Amino acid sequence: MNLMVYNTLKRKKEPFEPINEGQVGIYVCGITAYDRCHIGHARSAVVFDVIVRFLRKIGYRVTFVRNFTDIDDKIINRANEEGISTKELAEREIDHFYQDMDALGVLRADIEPRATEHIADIIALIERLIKKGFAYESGGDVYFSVRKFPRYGMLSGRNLEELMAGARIVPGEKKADPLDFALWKSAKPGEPSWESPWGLGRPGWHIECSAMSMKYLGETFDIHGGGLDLAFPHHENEIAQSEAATGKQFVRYWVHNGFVTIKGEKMSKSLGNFITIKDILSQYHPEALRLFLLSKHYRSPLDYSPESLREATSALDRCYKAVYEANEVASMAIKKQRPLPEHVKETVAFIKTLSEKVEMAMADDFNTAKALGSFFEAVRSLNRVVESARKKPSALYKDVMDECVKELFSVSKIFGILSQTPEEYIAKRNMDALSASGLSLDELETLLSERNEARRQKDWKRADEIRDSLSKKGIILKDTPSGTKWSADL
RNA sequence: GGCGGCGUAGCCAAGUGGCUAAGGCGACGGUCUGCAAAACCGUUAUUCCCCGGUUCGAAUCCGGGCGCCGCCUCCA
Repeated sequence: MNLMVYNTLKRKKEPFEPINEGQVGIYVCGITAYDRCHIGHARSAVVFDVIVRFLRKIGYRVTFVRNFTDIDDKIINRANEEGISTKELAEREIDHFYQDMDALGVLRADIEPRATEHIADIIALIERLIKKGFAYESGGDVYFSVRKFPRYGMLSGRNLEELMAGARIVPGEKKADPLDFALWKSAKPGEPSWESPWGLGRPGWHIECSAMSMKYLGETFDIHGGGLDLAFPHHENEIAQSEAATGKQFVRYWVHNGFVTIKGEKMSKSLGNFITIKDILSQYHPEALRLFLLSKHYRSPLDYSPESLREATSALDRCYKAVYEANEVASMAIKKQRPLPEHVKETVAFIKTLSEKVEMAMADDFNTAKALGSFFEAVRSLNRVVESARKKPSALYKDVMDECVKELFSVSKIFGILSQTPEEYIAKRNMDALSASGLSLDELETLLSERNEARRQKDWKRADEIRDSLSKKGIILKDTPSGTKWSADL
């Protein structure tokens, strides 16, 4: 398979060739643990989750590293506001992160290093930079000399003159040059700090990612990911620090996901226009959120609206219902071995090409939107087969259904959807609807039997009255040959 | 101001030189049904922001407009 990956460094798609055949090392910048995660964090997490799932699916042995920044200005400020320690705050927010990610079905990374547990590695890297003349100590701080690294700006497409124009000299900083950035910050009174050759202090934000990524993946590794907003200055600084220290290329492929916007504007903490993952999940199924996040190419902006989540929910419902119906057909006790019609055989053959199509789409710079298109085509095809099976039953449908469902599940694992059985999914949706309706199961069943009695007597007025009143409460009735079924207003 | 991206149906969204412009949501008509619902079938972009150009051929390449967004400061 020819995997093509858009590399921010080259500004184009290029063939993916890992350093070691069959193996991929990938590092993704995780969160700064000081607050609840919002949909933007969910996008980054889900995008790289799917990338990792896909790489594994096509046979790569992947080492996935995602860090936690657990010491930083924002953490210190927030901890002070709340009157708790930075450690307590970080622990709490990391717990929240795991709650959100577990709910979203985002797999754990293989290694999840924290900055505060890698102080020695960070100090060693800074010392290496000082020794090579790329960094200098100044009043307890250590800074990186940007001008000593001529390739600075290679990732973000900037040059030093442009950067100088925008650079500000902040009073109180001890930099020799406004372009320089901090590797180590001396401790202010009351701040958490660690011993270092330059006195008590703490690491700057950028250096931790260089130290931790190289520790676990080597001095040159395959993929480094993160949100597009990290490209400058964070990733630019990582390149400078790492390559200055090692003299080697740091990362081969830089992969950046686009933002989640809301009413066309970037969702961010600073604008205050964010919606937390927790809030979304209190209203929508986690897989609906995944579907929404994967509905557009990962590099493009993605606009959030409640409507978009409702659409994703409808689409997800359709997938689960299709599998549910297929399972039901497969479990029907049919003796007759009526041969399957030609068009059914063709449709089944079509469904079986799904994996291949999805893998092709994903191999083209992880085109989840295209891949999902194929997935939905297969869902419709499956429904078509179910329709045929219901019209002219045959025992031969059982194996066919099982094969089709297996194909769908195999692909849905890449997206991280359909992780529940359709029975679980539908039961949960129904129970949610029931509790929202304010009725007990007994009350509902009483109404249903009353309606069935009315229908038996062809009292359509009464029957429709009951159906309408339930519909207003979010419960939909379906009169099927095997009796009346109720379900959530899916 | 510098750098980068985007503009495809009612909405969301693939497609970057040539098969009928994927797919989702919605809407409408049909099959089914007592009527519905679900599902299926059909319809919903002769055309891809506008104007020029290149080409046998362009949504796709080039030039020029218009509009929107992001980065340049912490941000996934």
